[in-house]
Amino acid sequence: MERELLLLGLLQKEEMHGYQLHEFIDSFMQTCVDLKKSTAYYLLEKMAKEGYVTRTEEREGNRPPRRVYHLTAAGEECFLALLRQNLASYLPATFAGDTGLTFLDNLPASEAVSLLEQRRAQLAEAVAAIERAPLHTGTLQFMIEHQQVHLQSELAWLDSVIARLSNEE
Amino acid sequence: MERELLLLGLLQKEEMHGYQLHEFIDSFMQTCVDLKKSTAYYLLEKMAKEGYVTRTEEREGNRPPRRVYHLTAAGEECFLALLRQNLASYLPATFAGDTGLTFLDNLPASEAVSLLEQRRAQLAEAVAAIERAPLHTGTLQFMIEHQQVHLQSELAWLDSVIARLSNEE
DNA sequence: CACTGAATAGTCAAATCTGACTATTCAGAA
DNA sequence: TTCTGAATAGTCAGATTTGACTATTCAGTG
Repeated sequence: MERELLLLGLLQKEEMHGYQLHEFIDSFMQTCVDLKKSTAYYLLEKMAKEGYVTRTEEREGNRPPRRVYHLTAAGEECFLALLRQNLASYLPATFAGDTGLTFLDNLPASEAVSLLEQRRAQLAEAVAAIERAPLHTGTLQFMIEHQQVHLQSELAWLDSVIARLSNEE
Repeated sequence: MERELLLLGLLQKEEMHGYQLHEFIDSFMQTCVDLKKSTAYYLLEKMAKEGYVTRTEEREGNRPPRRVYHLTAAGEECFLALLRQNLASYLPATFAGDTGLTFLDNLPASEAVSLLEQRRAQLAEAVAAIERAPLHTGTLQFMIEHQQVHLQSELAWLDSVIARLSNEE
């Protein structure tokens, strides 16, 4: 549901064509949501069928025609309903990385530690990247702040795991 | 990839039939991974085709026949490769709940706060549930501990968001 | 005994998602 | 001017995931 919410929300601010939506998501929200281009088109198509958005063909100069998506009244209503539903519920996140930890004892502790140190390096890079993120105005800031809090908590925890495994050796 | 890793890892400890796998995941790992029954069967089938597991039909007494899945040597190898890959990489989590926060300003602050308080209640329940989780032995403990750390960090952050929104009113 | 509900064990069509691919326009380099 | 690479704008077949559905066995109840 939250991908639809995202698309509707962006269209609600201003009408956009597919590429614009995709660019926005990729450049401002890449750390927080994962929405592929083809998925975006698929969802826009679906929501067009459901009457939440309409498409108009436009061409500017000689460029290939663009399909500009507009929110309809029904889409606006749907947006608000999804928004309320999203805000009111806690959707647990799952962590792909936890599966590996479950089978840690199938490797020698020293190897496990060195693998987890590679993981740590990537996580540290993600922390650094989010710290570098320009201060965004408005509510986008919440998302970034959440990501910061989360990544820092992840890093501290991973460090404690590595420390314990190192002691066991 | 991590769903395959999980299934291979469980089979590596002991051969199992589909239902057993599903039960184990549902009862011990429900907070950390999300693997539906039908997905598990699909993946087992696929891995059978790839030669990582074999199926044998068994029947005990008069019960309907069971398909017991065994890990092959190739499966063992694949398991270790996936395990190393999983441990060595940080896979970022995405938070569906962040999308709603991005569009917070489309609702009156007071409504937003009351919706987020519902979210908070669910999150608090998740925290309580994970605290109640029996101490697991071995490496399953890491997953549970991670979930605890994560949920507590989530709760603290959500509280700070709610507090700030309440002050704005 | 006949019936019911829970545990057991899956199947399948439909919904969803993705990677790989195709095209056009344009600015600048050769 | 021709070529190249980046930006623009999508399409589509195939992979993945899921919800809803089907069956059998068994323990206990009336």
